[in-house]
Amino acid sequence: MNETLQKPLRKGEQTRAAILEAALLLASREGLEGLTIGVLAERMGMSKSGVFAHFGSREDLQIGVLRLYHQQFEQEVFYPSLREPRGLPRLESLFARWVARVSMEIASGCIYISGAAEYDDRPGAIREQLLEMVRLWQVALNKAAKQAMQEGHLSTDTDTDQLVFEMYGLVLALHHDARFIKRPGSVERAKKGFERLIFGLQDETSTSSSNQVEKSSSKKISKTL
Amino acid sequence: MNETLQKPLRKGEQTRAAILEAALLLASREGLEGLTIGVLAERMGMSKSGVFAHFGSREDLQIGVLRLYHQQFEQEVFYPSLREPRGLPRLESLFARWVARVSMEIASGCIYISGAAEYDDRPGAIREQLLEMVRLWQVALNKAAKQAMQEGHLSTDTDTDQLVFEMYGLVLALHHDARFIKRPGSVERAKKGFERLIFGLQDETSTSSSNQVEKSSSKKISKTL
DNA sequence: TGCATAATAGGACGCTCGTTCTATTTTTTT
DNA sequence: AAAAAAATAGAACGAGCGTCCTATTATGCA
Repeated sequence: MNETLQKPLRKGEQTRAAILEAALLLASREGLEGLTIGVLAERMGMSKSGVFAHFGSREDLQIGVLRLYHQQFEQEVFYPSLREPRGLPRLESLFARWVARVSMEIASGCIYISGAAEYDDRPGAIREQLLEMVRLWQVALNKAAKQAMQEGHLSTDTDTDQLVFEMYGLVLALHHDARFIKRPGSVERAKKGFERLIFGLQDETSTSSSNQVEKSSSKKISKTL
Repeated sequence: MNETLQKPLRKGEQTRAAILEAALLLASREGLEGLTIGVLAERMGMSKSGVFAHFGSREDLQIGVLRLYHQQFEQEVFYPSLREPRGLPRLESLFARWVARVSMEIASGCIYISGAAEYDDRPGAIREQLLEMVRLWQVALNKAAKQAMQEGHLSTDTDTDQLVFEMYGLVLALHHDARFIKRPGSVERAKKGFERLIFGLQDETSTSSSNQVEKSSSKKISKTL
């Protein structure tokens, strides 16, 4: 059991991870600002001070939750999409996985989205952390869009900032209608909106055939809207 | 004990209205759930119990705020647009005024939007009230879209639910980028998205000329995106 | 002008919050 | 197995919350 490098794989780290997981679940339902140490302790079956000791403050706990969410988001949405060929397929994969994650109704409302509403006017470390993550995600989307442009899958004069803005809008509308209004069909509407969005940005004049984009599901839409 | 429920009185109504106005300002910044009677009283220069007495409970105060916001929204966005000719002009006016209101940066974040995030998982009277208002607004948008269809301004097979969904998405994205990320140019992006959205829904095959729609600003976009 | 009553202030309540301190148990190291 | 260190519990704190109760002040009607 004597490793070359003894890392602190102590019991504390384990419980800390378990606490963070429970906290993420709670924060997804009640919001980061609604996350409370007392409720969290009760949920964990331990004392308030026992939970508290793992984090120097409530703010550190909240930031820990934020980081955990970011990690999960990367794992479920971002990294898998990197296996898709760069260009439109990858962009479509990013959007599809994003939508899939947001539409997971059970407990996990998107913290990027609910957090944005909570901290749009509340300065501090939490806002900074959240802002950095959301920016990172938008930059990733933008980059994928630009690649789709370079690959000839999207028109060369595509405004990728505008594209990302509208993609974000579709997911926000999905989150709004599905979680708040609880209206069915929102997922389909988000997908449909994306298809129409992409369709309008493809060069009709058969541009450079640098890459075939046959598998793009957006190609087969006619004018359903 | 012999109560003679007379008509409401003067001074009280005045201060109640003033309190609600201050409360709306506060709730716009801190959220409806962040609205606190103590802070509100301090802001009003009166005692907590003095403020409290005007509302039976905090919940009633919050609902009062909600109703005041709804009233203002109607006054600034909905009613003025009814003066526009039915069809696309009216729909465009609704959207433009909506965007104008949401992009008023000073204090007044849209309570329809921030409230939707706060109460998507919190049952109760406040959620019901908010839900009713948002539904009403979406129905109004839908109705305007259907009229634009009937007037021949939009293609006859337009999916108006989809259209409203995407309009809502654009405003949500505007709210997100402008208020949370504080990125400039969001208003322009929302407008551009709407123009593109409408442009794609107009019949190219010169349909029934039941009404001229020359003034529609959406007509003059080419393919800027 | 008086007088009933509405409007407001002030204080106290029970509660929950984050946080701190100290004691005790559990884990890890020697 | 003993010693050292880490993890947890338990109680207490001060502050802020919504709410209630009781006085006191201001208002509007006779």
